[in-house]
Amino acid sequence: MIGALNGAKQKGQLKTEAWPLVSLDSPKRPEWGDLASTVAMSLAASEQRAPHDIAQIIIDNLTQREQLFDRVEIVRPGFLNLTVKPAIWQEVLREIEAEGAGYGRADLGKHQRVLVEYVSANPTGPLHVGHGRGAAVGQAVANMLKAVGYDVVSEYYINDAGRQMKLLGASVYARYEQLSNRPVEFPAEGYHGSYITAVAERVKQQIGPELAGRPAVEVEERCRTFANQELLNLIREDLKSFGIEFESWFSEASLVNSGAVQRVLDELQSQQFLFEQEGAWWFRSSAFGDEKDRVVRKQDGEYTYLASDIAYHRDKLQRGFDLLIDVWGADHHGYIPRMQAVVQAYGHPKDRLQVVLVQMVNLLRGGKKVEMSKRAGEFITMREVIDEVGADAAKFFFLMRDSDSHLDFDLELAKQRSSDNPVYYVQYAHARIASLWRVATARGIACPLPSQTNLAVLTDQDELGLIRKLSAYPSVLQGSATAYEPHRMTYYLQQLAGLLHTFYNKHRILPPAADRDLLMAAPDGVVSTDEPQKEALSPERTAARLALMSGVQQVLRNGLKALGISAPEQM
RNA sequence: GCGCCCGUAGCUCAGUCGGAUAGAGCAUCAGCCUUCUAAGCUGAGGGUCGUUGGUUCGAUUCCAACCGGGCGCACCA
Repeated sequence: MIGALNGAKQKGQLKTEAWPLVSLDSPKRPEWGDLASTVAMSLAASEQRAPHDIAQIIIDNLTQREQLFDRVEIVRPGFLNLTVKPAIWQEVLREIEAEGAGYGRADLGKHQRVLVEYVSANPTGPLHVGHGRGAAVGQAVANMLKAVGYDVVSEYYINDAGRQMKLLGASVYARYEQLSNRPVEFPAEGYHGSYITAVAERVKQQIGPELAGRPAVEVEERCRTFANQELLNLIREDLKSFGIEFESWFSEASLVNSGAVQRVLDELQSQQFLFEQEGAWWFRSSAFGDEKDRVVRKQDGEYTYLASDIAYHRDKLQRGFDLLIDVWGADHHGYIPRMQAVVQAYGHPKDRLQVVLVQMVNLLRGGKKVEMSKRAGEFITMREVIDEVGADAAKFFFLMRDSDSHLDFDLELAKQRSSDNPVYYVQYAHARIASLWRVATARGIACPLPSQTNLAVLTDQDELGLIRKLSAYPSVLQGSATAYEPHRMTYYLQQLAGLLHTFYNKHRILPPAADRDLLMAAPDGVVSTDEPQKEALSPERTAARLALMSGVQQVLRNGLKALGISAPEQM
């Protein structure tokens, strides 16, 4: 297309200096061909000619027109509709075969280093549903960025310093003393969940004897570190059963204890980014577009959360990442300007930090809302959801919507084994194809590789439609990855699965086993005529369709894998 | 009050860089299993893209105002 434009320009037929974005979309209606472009209309203004004329000029300058296209036409205002030759589409299957699990991969990232930080919950309790969504989104974004050529590290930031941990320690301590019939006052904003008592019981069992007679301060301290370890392990196990592994775990306490936080503040101060006022130290974030300055060290000498966050992001930048992606709960969106201010204070453009916001999950059961009260410690944990619906279903549901919009998650629906359930719908498409291989093997039908198959027989609109969809996979992956929007992929997979199911229902892939069975079932020699009417299926066509199926299966597998979801062989 | 996000079919939502007759799933209704997995398929009805202006050959998409909803505006995390 560009070639055609340049050709026309050289001949003086077009005069515009800079081309507008030359886009080729896949049109909405089949009669508009396989590819459509609106360049002619975009050029109309600068060329001061009718779009139709410009389109004609482009067509005249198309190279290889005969080899590539069956039909080239101009429609109404100036749409350019192209119908690609089947042979070009058939090549897509060979490409998928050749690239296999790598089909769709790209080198957009050029090995830029990206740190994706997600979940990062306080180790003060089990992960809840919202963390689950963040986990699914973070993992999918990380995976997809890897697939398009970024060097990605995924990291969990452990908020194991500060007030919340103190409260945790105090809560466990209070329960521990209660267990020993030495009631102490429960901290005002302590954690009430039953898991706290469970931890206190383990404290008693495991280190109770050595705590006996020790001063209260020390016991509380031990309770805190014990609980920290316990809950962190719990979180790790929950994530593991959700199929999520982090390459790196980063402790906030390590920053505080090593003095890194103070060093970073000193450094900022020497660069005039910090100032003292009313006994507190402030970060001059308003100099970088934040609406006001922010406290980093309180009057009482304690650091704020922001202080360690500055140190943490400073550390990330020093580790040499070109891009930092933070996955946050959407209620933290007000934090974005100040963190981007931090990045700028360190001399980087603010978009070096990208924040992916994850909105609330609304849990439903059979259409009715599941009430949760975090205050009373009654919330549905991520583990409960995984145990009930399975990791695959949970992930798929978490990824079905734009992460920045609220999500209704119906537990009953996620468990359903029917086409109403999008997870099974997609996985079933993959399993159905797997089943074809099993049947083919059992019947001794050869399944040659696409490269050894005559694909030219794939000319049916349903066949070509599937291939067209397959050919869109790379751009879906790339778009989904670079926009940090995994829901585009789940949407695509549902569409592809839909096409597959329709195809499967409408067409045969393997020849009917019935030939033999029917003869046996018809002792009077009358062969049923039902079967062959549907579609004549030559061995050649069977082979070609199997090749097509193999492509569909590969793409389904690649897409599911990118989302961290399994592609079952059997369901 | 200020800032960010959102408003698309009865419900939940897609809709990329402004393109043609705005899509999917659910729900509703009517059908399809002697066949490679019915965990599936086919068909029908359903719309003032919140409202009003603006930019444009063309706006669900961009801009402004307004209406309605969510969230955030700590020396909390």
